[in-house]
Amino acid sequence: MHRDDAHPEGEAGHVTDRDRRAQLVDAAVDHVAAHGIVDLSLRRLGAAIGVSHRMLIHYFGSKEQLLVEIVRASERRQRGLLSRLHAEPGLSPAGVARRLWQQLTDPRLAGQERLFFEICGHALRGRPEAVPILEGLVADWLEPLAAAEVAAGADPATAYSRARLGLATVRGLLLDLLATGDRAGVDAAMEEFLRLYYGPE
Amino acid sequence: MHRDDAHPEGEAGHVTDRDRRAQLVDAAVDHVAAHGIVDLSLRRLGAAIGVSHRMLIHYFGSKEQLLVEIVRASERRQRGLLSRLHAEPGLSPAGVARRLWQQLTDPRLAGQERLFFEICGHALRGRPEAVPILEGLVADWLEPLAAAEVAAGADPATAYSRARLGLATVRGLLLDLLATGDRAGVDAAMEEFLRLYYGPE
DNA sequence: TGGGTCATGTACCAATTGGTACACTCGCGA
DNA sequence: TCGCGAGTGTACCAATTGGTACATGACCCA
Repeated sequence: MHRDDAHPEGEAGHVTDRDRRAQLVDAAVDHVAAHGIVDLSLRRLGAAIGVSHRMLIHYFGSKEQLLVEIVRASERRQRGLLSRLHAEPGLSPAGVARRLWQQLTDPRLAGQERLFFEICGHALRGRPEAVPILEGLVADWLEPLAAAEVAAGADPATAYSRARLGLATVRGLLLDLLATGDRAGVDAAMEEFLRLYYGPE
Repeated sequence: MHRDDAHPEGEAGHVTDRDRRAQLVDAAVDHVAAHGIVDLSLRRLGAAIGVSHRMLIHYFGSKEQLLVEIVRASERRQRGLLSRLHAEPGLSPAGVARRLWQQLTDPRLAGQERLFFEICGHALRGRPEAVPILEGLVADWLEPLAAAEVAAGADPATAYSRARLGLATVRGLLLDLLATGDRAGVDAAMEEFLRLYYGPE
């Protein structure tokens, strides 16, 4: 009831709603990445992160709102991966792709990747808390990837198609990896893709 | 209530029971493909397909068992797609890929494809009813695809990697299509892939 | 005709869910 | 010192869940 984010003196040591909310949602994303979002209950989540379900309702208003925040935060984490990619200039497109693949397949991110596919499933079903990610699911990644293609001399007309293809392939192989755990096999397929995509070294 | 298609004078009563199960599970898959499997409840499912939740328990023992049957039936439908692919011999690998893509992106299958990703999400989370599909998720498709690669003269050493890559790309683009609905954009990316994969015509 | 099996519906149960009401504590300004 | 408002826990609520007990009714075999 008091989710007024308009707190001008928020940084004056006032550890208030916003900080607590952010902290809670962060813990919630961790928990959800580890245990799934499908059968999440406020009580179990609360018990796991050390608050009562009463407080979750208090801070987020409803489970629905909390889910929205969780999805947003998870999306923000994904985007963090993307921006870290930008932080390394002068990388060839192949280098960018390899780096993306490396980062995405880091076993420590497995939970988050699983959560990604889980949320996709919900969004595809029209669940209101997950639907917003559909907007940026492809578009947000297409921009930088296509830009990299163009910068590397790709035909502008096909840059978007190539970017889209690369993104889809990475995600498809990621799903394969999560499902089979066959790291070597999936890596080999990725190498095959890079060979086709950028030509043999 | 109404044992419409089952003829009592045929065989013994057991057949009726099996038929009824198959009929129920078929209707259940339809419903689940249309409305999602996440928040499925026996009561709602029963109301949708015209039986009481009591009967679902009676025929399947538990919700868990019913889910197992639903997942199996859904898997069987997917496999039907695969076998229809086999039914057309003499197709070039590019032709097979195109055909696969055509079939998968048929709008009438959208619900089933969504269900596929939904079940994947559950399986990735270790849900017991969905986990079994992880076995065949990649392997079952790899065999015929790799065989087609070899038959078309591909290097046997890379045939599996190429098959794996093709499968992943198709699935990634399918996810893209379901998420964005941008048929033209996704088709263009697919064409780009085919060009890379099989070379320009 | 009568007994018995089986399919089905009704009513119910305990557990869990999201959400609310109220009481309590604690820090801060007057 | 008081009081007041924010943060928190406890107890509770109605709704929904999967699952069960029992009655009913249709059908088959003798």
